[in-house]
Amino acid sequence: MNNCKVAEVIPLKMKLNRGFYYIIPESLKYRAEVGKRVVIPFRNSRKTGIITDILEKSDLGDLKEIEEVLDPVPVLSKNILTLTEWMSRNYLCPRGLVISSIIPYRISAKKVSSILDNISPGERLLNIDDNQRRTIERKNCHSDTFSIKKESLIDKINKPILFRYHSYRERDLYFINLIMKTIQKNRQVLILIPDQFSCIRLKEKLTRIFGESLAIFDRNTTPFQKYLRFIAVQKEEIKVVIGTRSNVFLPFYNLGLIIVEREESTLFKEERVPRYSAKEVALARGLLESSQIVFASSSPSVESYWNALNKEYALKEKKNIFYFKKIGYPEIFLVNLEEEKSFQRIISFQLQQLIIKYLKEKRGIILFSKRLGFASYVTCTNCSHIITCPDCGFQLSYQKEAGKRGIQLCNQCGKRIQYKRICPKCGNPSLKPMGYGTKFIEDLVHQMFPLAKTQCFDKDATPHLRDQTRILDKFKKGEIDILITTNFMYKRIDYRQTGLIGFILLDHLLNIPDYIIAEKTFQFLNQVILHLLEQKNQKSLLIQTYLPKHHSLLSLEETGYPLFYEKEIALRKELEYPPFTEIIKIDFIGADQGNLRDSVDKFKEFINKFSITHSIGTSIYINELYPVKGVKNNEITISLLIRMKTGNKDSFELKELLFSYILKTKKQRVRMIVDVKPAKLY
DNA sequence: GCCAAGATTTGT
DNA sequence: CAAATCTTGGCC
Repeated sequence: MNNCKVAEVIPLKMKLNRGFYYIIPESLKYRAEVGKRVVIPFRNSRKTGIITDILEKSDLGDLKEIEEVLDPVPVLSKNILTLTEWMSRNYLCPRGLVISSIIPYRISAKKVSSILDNISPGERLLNIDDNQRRTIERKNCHSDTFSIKKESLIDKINKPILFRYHSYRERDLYFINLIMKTIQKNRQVLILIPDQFSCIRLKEKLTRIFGESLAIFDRNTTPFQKYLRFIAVQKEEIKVVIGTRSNVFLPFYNLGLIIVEREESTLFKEERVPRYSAKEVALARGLLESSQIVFASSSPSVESYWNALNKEYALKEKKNIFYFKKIGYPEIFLVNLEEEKSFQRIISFQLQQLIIKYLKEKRGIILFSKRLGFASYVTCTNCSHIITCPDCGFQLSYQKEAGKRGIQLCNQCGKRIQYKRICPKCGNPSLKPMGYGTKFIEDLVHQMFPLAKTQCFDKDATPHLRDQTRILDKFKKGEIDILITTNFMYKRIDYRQTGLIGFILLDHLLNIPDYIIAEKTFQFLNQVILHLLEQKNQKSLLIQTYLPKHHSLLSLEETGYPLFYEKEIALRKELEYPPFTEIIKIDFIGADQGNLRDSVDKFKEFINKFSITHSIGTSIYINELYPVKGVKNNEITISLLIRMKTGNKDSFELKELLFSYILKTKKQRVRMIVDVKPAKLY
């Protein structure tokens, strides 16, 4: 008994941030390995845990024994286990939960063994023999070198690259070149993309070049396939992987290159626990695996560009002013609706003229209208009263998220109130959100151009994927002249036939009271332009707005990104937003208002105490958002935004303290949701 | 996260 | 004063 080794095991699916020690019994001596799941006695019951470390012996007496080893091969490599440690600290999430969430595809242990049994010996898919794997493990560094590695970032070759491209052609050439080089060095490649619809042509191109050694993880991949590929990645049979954020945890043992394509996308942020950013995790993983990291985008996030200008990343970009002329930049029209006001036009004269022009040329026209369930104002159909903000008198807009009740939002001061149908003026239940939805626009366009074939394309009009594909196909073939759609469908459209893209009104987007919105709007428009660039003919982009001076719109001209960046970064600095501060959002949720208030105040006090003892009151800001009523059980959410100056030692210390506060604070009636660097604030 | 033991509130 | 509810700490 005394010469038995001891394993550190973290129980899964528990809010625990540390491991517990168990004796590895003689019978499991060879099968117990770091990264495998085991069954352990925990309290009075049995739990599944994962081995995170194996020690020769332990000072602790009276240890229990591991009962069973579940996995034939480790499900998490040592590097990934190290990664979970970093994630836990960075995202203030207990390590037990981090690990549970990234165990691949929730493969149950039973399933694994049944797969094992069913695979013919000839395939030998799972039988990496132990020696083979040990050499692989040895090649990789261990956790203690993590901090040292970070230092070597200064080393130029390993510096992450920020690649800003101006056309898909330029992007593809660069990617393929990099991938080839990496494969020649006999190392693996991971390409992270924001979503399923993105990069269809990139996928096609890479499939043609890399064939069998390329794996695309998408919606069509079955769990069984995923598991086989998981093993194939482990065995280095698969050289190149394309997939969305969760693939950053695949068991590469020889990862030479990580590309994060469209790095600005907020889809890299996981919205469930642990609320990680695959972009940041990719960076950390790259350091652990000594891989080259490439962040690629046509309009990078302000944060990444700032990092590049501050030499954290190596910047690779073409000076684009002349470049665009060569590839045929679209004409851009900004229509100031203020000047159109007296005509009460929804479709401006200029837009009308352009539609006529492109109809004549038989080129496709796309009109973008407001997002579903999102109206510019709320009015009473009985007495025409328009709802305004009780705090500042500004007209309230209407917003609705799927499954939630509608809210009214003040675009001026950010106040939010629940949407009700009763009019406060006349008392009738006649309040209605108003604005211009796709259907409304379609009717209007039809009246103006009765001979043109028009079609609505959004989730409301065509809920079924099959119909959507049919419509897109018709548009591609030129059987539809004018497609009326929402901002959020743009990724799926084939723009090769398109001559004109018009935005009915962009202001609802620009008016969302979130610091990130200017960046998002600019990136969205830039993406649309990039799609238009795919074809050679002349094309136009028209935007109707009351805010023609907004820097997101002005920067669309050929000076492009650098101009936008310059204006935006100045604003961020002035208002103390990222990258100058790091935001941590904490939601307090509870039904009992007094209890909730108590928790929030205690928490605030905790932060204030820290600020005073460290006399850094000026570098921490706490904003309390207006309480929001939830859908179920009358629960109320109070959100706190904590902004900490970046690069400050105290900020780091505060984060550690916050973590321990969150771990030990448990109030029966109040839940806390912690989101480090949230994708959106409201 | 979960459970049990101790602390506190609630009910008749 | 017991029962019901909440809080706290430890889990190997």
